[in-house]
Amino acid sequence: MNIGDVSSRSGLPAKTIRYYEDIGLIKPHRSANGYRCFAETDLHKLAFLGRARALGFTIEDCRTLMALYEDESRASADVKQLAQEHLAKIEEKIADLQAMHDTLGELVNSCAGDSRPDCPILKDLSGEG
Amino acid sequence: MNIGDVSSRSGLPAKTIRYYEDIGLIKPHRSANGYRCFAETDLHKLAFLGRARALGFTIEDCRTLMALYEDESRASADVKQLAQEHLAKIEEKIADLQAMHDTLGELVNSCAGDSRPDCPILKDLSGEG
DNA sequence: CCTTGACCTTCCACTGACTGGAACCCTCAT
DNA sequence: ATGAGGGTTCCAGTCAGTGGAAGGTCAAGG
Repeated sequence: MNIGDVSSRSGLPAKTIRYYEDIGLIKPHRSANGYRCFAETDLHKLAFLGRARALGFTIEDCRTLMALYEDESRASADVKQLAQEHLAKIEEKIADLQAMHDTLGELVNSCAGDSRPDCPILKDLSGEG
Repeated sequence: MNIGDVSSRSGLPAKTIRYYEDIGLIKPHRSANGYRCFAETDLHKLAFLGRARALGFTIEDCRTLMALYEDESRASADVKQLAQEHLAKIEEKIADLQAMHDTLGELVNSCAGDSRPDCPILKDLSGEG
């Protein structure tokens, strides 16, 4: 398979696939003309990477997850720990965003949003209040 | 005031303050020795920027917000619109993270996390299931 | 007078995870 | 032969800073 085929079958942009090769996540063979030549296992890895990235794992996490996936003697505890740590980071981010959302939501609600200059949002940002 | 003073009074790292000057958000004067020389208005602007950034506004949004703040004839509707658009982006991010959280949470719960290799997390990522 | 330490300066490189674009090569159909 | 539609490499840019090197400035202490 050429890169266009794996791109459409994995859903990942060709640029991203080249980048993943660059950082050593996949190692496709090369045809005589220099084109990347992907096997089914490469496609499988790319799909794995796509799903892991969609769950928000970092590239380095993905590298670890792939290594665990390929290690038949892994302990599921190692996978679970990685996932739990990632889950905790997601929770932290949600909490941060939720705090922003609550504060900003209140400010937006208290702003008339008309043609006059008085604005509680700017008032808050400027430190008055 | 020197940069160290505004840094401790605004809570922003000196590096960040220099960066904000670099991109034109503030324009402190210089002393004879070449040191930046900050007025109270600069400190005020930096505090404004710090609060806007803490609410997740981008640097470009901050630039716009500062311009609106300094424009006595602004319409609060313009401020409100910017804030609402930002609020919508925050909501989108929260929804994305929440979806990740739910999926990953289920996977984590279904994983034994022991010394055996069987792992529903990896199974899901690999596309089996 | 010299030195030490805490400041300050500029400039360059790096972060994460790609993305855009230029310049060029390969293959097949017309 | 030419054009379209693949592919290749390499460089630069994104966002909002952060880290560090190399060096200038200033006040206090020996």
